[in-house]
Amino acid sequence: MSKKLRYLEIADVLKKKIKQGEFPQGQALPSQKELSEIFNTSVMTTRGALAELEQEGIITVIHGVGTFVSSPAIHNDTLSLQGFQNEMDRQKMSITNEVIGVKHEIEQRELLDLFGKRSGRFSSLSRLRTIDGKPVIYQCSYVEKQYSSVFDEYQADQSLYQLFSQKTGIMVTQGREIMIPVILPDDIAKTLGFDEPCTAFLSKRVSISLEEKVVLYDEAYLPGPYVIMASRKHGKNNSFKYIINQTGTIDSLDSFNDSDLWEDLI
Amino acid sequence: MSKKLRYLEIADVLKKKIKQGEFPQGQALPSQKELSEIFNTSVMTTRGALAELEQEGIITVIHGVGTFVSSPAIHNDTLSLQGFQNEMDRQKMSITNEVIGVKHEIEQRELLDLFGKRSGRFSSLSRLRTIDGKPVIYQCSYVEKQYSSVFDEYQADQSLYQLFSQKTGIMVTQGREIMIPVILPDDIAKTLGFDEPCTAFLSKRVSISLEEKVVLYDEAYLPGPYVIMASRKHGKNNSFKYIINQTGTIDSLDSFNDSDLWEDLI
DNA sequence: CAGTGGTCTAGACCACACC
DNA sequence: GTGTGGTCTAGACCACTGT
Repeated sequence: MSKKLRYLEIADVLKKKIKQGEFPQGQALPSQKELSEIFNTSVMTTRGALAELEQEGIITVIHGVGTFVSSPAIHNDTLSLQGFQNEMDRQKMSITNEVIGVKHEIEQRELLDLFGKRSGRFSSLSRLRTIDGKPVIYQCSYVEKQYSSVFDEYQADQSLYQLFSQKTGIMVTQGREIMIPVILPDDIAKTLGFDEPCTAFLSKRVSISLEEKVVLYDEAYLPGPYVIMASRKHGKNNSFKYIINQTGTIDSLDSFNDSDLWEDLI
Repeated sequence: MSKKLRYLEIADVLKKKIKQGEFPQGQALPSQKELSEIFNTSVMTTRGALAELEQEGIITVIHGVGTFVSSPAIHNDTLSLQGFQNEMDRQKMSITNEVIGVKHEIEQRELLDLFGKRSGRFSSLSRLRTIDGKPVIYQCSYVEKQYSSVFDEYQADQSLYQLFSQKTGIMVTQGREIMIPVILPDDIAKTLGFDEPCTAFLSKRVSISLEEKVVLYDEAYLPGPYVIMASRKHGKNNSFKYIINQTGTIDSLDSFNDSDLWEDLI
């Protein structure tokens, strides 16, 4: 682990300390000056180490205030209520989050593979997201049995990521997702109130902890008329998200011109 | 423009010089030491300026070699042959790129809006991408009339981005894209050889130059069974791309585990 | 080898947030 | 104000690339 580069060494040490819970989530780290004294190095080098951790989403540095262990990485959730909520506020729509059901003791081979386990059972939480009263998104989340209490305690309109992180102390720092264009399955279409066949994104996502373990799996159906994906690349900056398509027509390309939509993602 | 921050000032100056063509594409900039003398500043500050430009994709810095004005930002093209080709190599598939047709003197209101023009005409280039002999992706690109020669000179299996950049000297540094799940339209389906209705991504993308002008517009249909989108978020790193789904079944989640798929994106 | 970029020092000073 | 992070210096030295 200990490279020859001082700032990476320091970053590794800090990362380990955070993993081991020496600095709880939301807690301030020692100041850059103090850290420099502790590690017997210069401020510039300490800053290099902190920059590494910030890049990985482990800490958040705020000018004039301090350096903090990151709160649950909601920004890793492309489908986050957070993101949607902000979008909604901007567009003056209201979003709600309704629990359909919780299942326990699920046995499924594919889940075992995804979570990298050889045996075990899972719990699921099905939710419906409504926009201006209309059900729009169906989402089902899975965790290992040992964390099932999180689903039991889950309340509508909460951030599942945040709750999971609070209850388990696990920091989610990575997410991977695949998106597939599909026709809404009959049962989902019925739940969402679609009478006719409807295209949708099927999103499958795994969330990965600081320890590199898969801790959460989500599947979501996002009907095409109401949700589109938008991405932006600017040099090495690279972002994408789901956005609500108010008009419901695929020809609305407003998102290209409405730079406001992107502000919070750069 | 000139902030109080030295490194941003320097970055602005360098950016302007590159815009004005003082350093042609692919050309080496003066060394960090030389730049530090020119701007009468320290190496650390010069490096700060260069880091800014690198972040924006304007320059490429190579350890032990030098600092270069970036070649056409192919990496901005999510659908780039480049990317696909690498993928293909890895999966031992062959991809080809066939020109269907070129149109000139196109008049279309939506294009005017996209390019931010009040009047003007456009040219289009339709292409088909085949994988292992099977047509898979339909793509149509548009440029303003003044650049129509690029389409005329375009040869199969070339990178359109690269050619455009070479011919016009315009550097593409930004791209925005929206993706919509659709049913393949009849004519496209016929072209691609699909008999039954088929879900697909409809991708609409604008490419933006260093001068913040829209210079290229692309529409592509990517049938669901063969192409899926995959994204990865790791802290502030954020990437996504289209990948070929060999199996053609939506239940193949191999991409989650196959970290190789992501190597070139981090 | 020479020339490039990358790291690091030991400070100084500036900008920002909070009391 | 005090305390935080952010920038900057004027070098030294290390690591990498190509001849």
